[in-house]
Amino acid sequence: MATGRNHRPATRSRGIPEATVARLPLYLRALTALSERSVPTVSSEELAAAAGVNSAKLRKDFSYLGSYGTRGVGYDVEYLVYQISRELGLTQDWPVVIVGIGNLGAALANYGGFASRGFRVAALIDADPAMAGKPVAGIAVQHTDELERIISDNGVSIGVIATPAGAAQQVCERLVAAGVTSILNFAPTVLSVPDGVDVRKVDLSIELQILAFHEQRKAGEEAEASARKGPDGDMPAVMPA
Amino acid sequence: MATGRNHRPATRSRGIPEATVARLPLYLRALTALSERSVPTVSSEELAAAAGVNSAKLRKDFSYLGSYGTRGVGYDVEYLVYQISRELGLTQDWPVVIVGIGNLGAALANYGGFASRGFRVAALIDADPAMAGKPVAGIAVQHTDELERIISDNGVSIGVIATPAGAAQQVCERLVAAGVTSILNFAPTVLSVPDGVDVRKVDLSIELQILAFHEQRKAGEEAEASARKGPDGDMPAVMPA
DNA sequence: CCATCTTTGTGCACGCGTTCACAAAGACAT
DNA sequence: ATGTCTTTGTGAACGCGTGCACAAAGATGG
Ligand SMILES: NC(=O)c1ccc[n+]([C@@H]2O[C@H](COP(=O)([O-])OP(=O)(O)OC[C@H]3O[C@@H](n4cnc5c(N)ncnc54)[C@H](O)[C@@H]3O)[C@@H](O)[C@H]2O)c1
Ligand SMILES: NC(=O)c1ccc[n+]([C@@H]2O[C@H](COP(=O)([O-])OP(=O)(O)OC[C@H]3O[C@@H](n4cnc5c(N)ncnc54)[C@H](O)[C@@H]3O)[C@@H](O)[C@H]2O)c1
Repeated sequence: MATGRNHRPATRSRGIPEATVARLPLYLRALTALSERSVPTVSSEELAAAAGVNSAKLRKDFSYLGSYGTRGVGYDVEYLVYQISRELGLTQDWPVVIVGIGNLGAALANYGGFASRGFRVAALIDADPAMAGKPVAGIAVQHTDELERIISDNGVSIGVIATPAGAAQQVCERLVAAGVTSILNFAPTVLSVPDGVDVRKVDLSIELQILAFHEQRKAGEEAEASARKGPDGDMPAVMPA
Repeated sequence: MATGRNHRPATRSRGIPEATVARLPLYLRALTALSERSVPTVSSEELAAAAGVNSAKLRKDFSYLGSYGTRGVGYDVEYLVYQISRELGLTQDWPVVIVGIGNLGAALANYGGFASRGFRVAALIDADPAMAGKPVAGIAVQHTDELERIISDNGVSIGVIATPAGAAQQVCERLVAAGVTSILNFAPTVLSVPDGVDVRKVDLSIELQILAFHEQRKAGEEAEASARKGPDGDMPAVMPA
């Protein structure tokens, strides 16, 4: 059993830096919006503003894909949408299974943003026998017993875990054993996976704690600025026995 | 109106690198689990394995907080839990509002992981008049008209946006104007906020697209390995007119 | 055809984050 | 007290990501 590697293979895939890959979906979203407004071309400056990034960074990102711009004009919106989609693998269909159809899993199943980008919910899976057969978002929930068959029959390579934390590792192992090689984990646990399997995590609690850290810092600075006297420094609190 | 800065102030807050701050919640979770099992001390090696990170990185992270370990023994679990909690600002209560009580917003409201770490759902807010007064997760949903009063009355500084993308920027502006300085955004949009406001985003669609990229790459490598003949190289596809 | 103007593509420098490797610190046994 | 053994804390090297700044490319107008 490999030790739980975080995510990010750190290997530069096909010469495209991981940081760039993470921004491509952002560019794609901005470009899709432009496309819907029938804007023919866009400059790196405009697109960068729409995506909320530095324009030099955006140009460098695109340079990894190839020279798709025209100097003095900008980028052809439609063409760029196609190129990024192709690079991200969105020109093909990705069947996805969601495991754990509770509050969150049901919300994910109902989420329209899935289908819009080539992702298709192939099955909803839950361990609760009472859930089996019940339709969620128009799809009948299937029991965990069927997991391996579902993965195999549908050629699923991407799985979403929305079970309680305690069940996540076990579910993960079954998914991987059945052939899944990419996992999006919503459960607050570190998943151990063999090499070759990618795991990305979404953790609400972590995000909030990061915000709280900065929030506290802001409050501290404010207090320091208003009451500019007797800063007691960094003395650590009492050390327990 | 400031241009939509992504997130991460890039400024090193109180000497603690942003990358370290992002890992502290991970360590805290692992430590809490150890604490519940009444484990008194833990070595950097063990804790690093539990958190899924390199042990040298973990030690360096902790060194930013101070010298809380004992050489030859390890770290006192309880003490470390306290120190990290304090550093993250989790020793105080953070009232949070959730705006947009649809599929996702309701799931978030029902999520137990909120309260467990000092975050308290102070109010649920939705624009739909039909939702007003309805209880979700034991809390009555309030109408958007009340937003400013709710923020002010409860001293809320952290807001969660779970509205459709089209409404997110407007909701964001109202939150900020009312005094919110940290925002967790689930809507797939780039939010523009003034300096001093932190935004973090959770985007399911982006995570899936990143997974799809690597998945495609794996499939490509596999095909290349099996059929080792006539690699047509990196010739770009047909250029549209 | 030439001049001008816009915008791309990228060389380069810098800073942050990661990891190795090891000296110093302390526990523990004798 | 002394020696051994474990584990921390950190100096140093390295690699990745970011952003500046500019030359080259091409459009556009005369
Ligand atoms: N609800 C949220 O907003 C939210 C936010 C962040 C993280 N999370 C995390 O997401 C996960 C799900 O949250 P939730 O609120 O939907 O919980 P939930 O209890 O509502 O749903 C969990 C579902 O998983 C099913 N399940 C349990 N064990 C299973 C197994 N072995 N195989 C398949 N299915 C199994 C249960 O039957 C249940 O339907 C939890 O780990 C939670 O911490 C939730
Ligand atoms: N459901 C998911 O799993 C999921 C996943 C990722 C991202 N998202 C994003 O999260 C957001 C919410 O998703 P959802 O599935 O819950 O959508 P939803 O349509 O079920 O819920 C949206 C809610 O927001 C309310 N609303 C609309 N405008 C508002 C305003 N101006 N002020 C306050 N409330 C307002 C609506 O009344 C509705 O109750 C969307 O932006 C979606 O793209 C959802």
